[in-house]
Amino acid sequence: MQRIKLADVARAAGVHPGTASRALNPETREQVSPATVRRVARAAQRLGYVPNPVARGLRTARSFLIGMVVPDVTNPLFPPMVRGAEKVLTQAGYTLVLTDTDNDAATERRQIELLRARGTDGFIVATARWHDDLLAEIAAAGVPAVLVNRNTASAELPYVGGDERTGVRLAVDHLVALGHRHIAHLGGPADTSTGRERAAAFRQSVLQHGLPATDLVWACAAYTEEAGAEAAGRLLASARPFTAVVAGNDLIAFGVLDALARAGRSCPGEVSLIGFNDMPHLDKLAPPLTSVALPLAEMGAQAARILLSRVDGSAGGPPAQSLLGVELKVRASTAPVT
Amino acid sequence: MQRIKLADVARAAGVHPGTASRALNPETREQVSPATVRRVARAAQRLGYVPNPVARGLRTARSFLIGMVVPDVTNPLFPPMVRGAEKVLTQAGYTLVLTDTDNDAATERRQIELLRARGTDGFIVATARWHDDLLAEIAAAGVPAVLVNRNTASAELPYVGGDERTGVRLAVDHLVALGHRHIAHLGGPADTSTGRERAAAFRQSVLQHGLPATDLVWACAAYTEEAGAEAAGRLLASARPFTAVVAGNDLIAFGVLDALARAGRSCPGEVSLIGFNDMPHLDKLAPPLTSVALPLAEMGAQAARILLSRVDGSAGGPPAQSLLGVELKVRASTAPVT
DNA sequence: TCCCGTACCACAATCGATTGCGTCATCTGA
DNA sequence: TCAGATGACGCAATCGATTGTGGTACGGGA
Repeated sequence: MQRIKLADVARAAGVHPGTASRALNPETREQVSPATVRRVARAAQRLGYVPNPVARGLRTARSFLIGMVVPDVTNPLFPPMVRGAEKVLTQAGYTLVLTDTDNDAATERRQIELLRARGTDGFIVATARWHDDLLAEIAAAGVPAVLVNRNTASAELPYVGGDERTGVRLAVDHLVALGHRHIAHLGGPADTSTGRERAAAFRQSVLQHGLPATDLVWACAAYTEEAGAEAAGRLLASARPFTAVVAGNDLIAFGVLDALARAGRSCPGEVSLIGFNDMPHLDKLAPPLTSVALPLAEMGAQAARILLSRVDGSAGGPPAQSLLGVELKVRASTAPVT
Repeated sequence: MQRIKLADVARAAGVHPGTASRALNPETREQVSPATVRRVARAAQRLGYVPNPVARGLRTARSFLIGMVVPDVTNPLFPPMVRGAEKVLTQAGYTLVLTDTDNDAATERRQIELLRARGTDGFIVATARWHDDLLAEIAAAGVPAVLVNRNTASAELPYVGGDERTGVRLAVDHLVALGHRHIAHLGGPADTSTGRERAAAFRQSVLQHGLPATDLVWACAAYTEEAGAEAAGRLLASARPFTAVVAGNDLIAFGVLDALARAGRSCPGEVSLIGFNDMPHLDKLAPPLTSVALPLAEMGAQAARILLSRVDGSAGGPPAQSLLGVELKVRASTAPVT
């Protein structure tokens, strides 16, 4: 069972392979007479010709592959984004290549080099750090790329994320409405845009409500349960009074729950808690966690759309920043201050 | 910033490209003098040479792409397997292409056809149904493929999974040790090997303990919370007495929790519950869910290793079935019968 | 000294499709 | 009737790496 190649089709149609190539390619079809086009098309049909993307890619330097770079697929934040992106990409005839950097810069660089060597047409990157050399290089090299979820300081690349500031404001407003006046923020690492953005938004929201100035903003070392527990432990040890915590994300919130339990403080009885990202199944927790929901799938899809418009050259110009709407899911981890 | 090609390395080392190719390839290195190998290797290193897999693939008729097919990336069961597989594959110079079938047979077929046209060297498939035409075709066509997590009836392809039977036995043993004698099983769909296997193992375990014959085995329509709730609702409505449930997986267990709560039955007070897969963060639930843990990452890695050994032809022979060890994570959703 | 085997490497074909360029035939208009 | 324009297609180079074949230099044995 031999694979049919273009030369076979050409021979069957009685034309030169070059002509057959033009006849089969919609872009160049006009250079061939309609009659010949028909003959070639029919021969291709009859022989069951399937073009070889490898050979085509070698010549055209395009692979129809899009790389998506995430720090850790097992973090429930990313799979919905992957799905959203994949849907758009396959629709457009592209194939998504997922790569997991394990939160490691060296791995990330290696993986991206590998994919570039393979001729990947563009990247969707969810691993951006606030100062990111690798991404600066990519931007400088003119490789089509779109950031999702996390941005960089330089804003050289298009970015798709959630409206972090509004999310934080919704959280703070909700807590204030419940009577809280001593609200802490255990945010994400300062080398991520989300960590910085949410912390800044938190400070601003708190000030707007005229609450006591904020010596209650701490950055966790990572977006993990452990880092959250550690930071919450330090907050508790500091003996500063607080009745509510806005966590940098849900995993950090998990850590806060642990630390509160260990310290014998009840949630939401003594401390209200709000997470970020609205991971699945938060409603099953004890207590069900109030959280800010981001439109993850839509973020992935939007990033893919923007990337494609850059890949096929139809969109140039300065990189756009697009912020999608968020929503506060109120559950039982927040309660009126007693 | 032009890409370095083999010819550049050859020129820098003062040899012919063909020689450079042989020097860089471990298979053919012996045909080149050690001194030359060193010169070429050093030049390649210095110039930062990265071979072009597309060109190589054109000549060798290999793409170095491996497709991994999962029903739904957002199901926490799959990301760890993806990670495990990816690690092994990139190590071996392959690139993983992830594709999400959305639990839809038509989508699955389309995606796989697409990847085959692209020259994908093999597949890791986690979507197998018990009777699966598509996989039968693949096996017949001789496309290298490995099943993971779910098997087919025909067993034509290598399979890597958890030791389901032992997992179920551990669960039942645990419940029996707590004094339960009326144990129900709300299993997965019968068109999946996991659903069938776990149900069969459940029946066997129950019989071995001499418990009353089991009219308490029900198959849910899907591995979802909704299907679990629905099945649990029917079980409750049937008024059959039971004090414990072994769920087909954790999502089904979630549904059971919902149904119990709606029916005013407490867990673990009145009904003990055990899940399957040990999703992350089950310890944060109310109540923390006892569950059977599968070595997901290792399953993915093992599947990748088996696939690679088939792709490079070093392993032929009949398809092997490999069952990895499982573990029962005991938490608070199981309690002595009162 | 001559011959032959061996080791090492260069040359060029090859994988399959794309594409710039050249050629031929046909058509148009003067 | 002929120059020039136009359309349709063939030719061959090209993408970058791999690999079968052939050639050269060196060594050892007679």
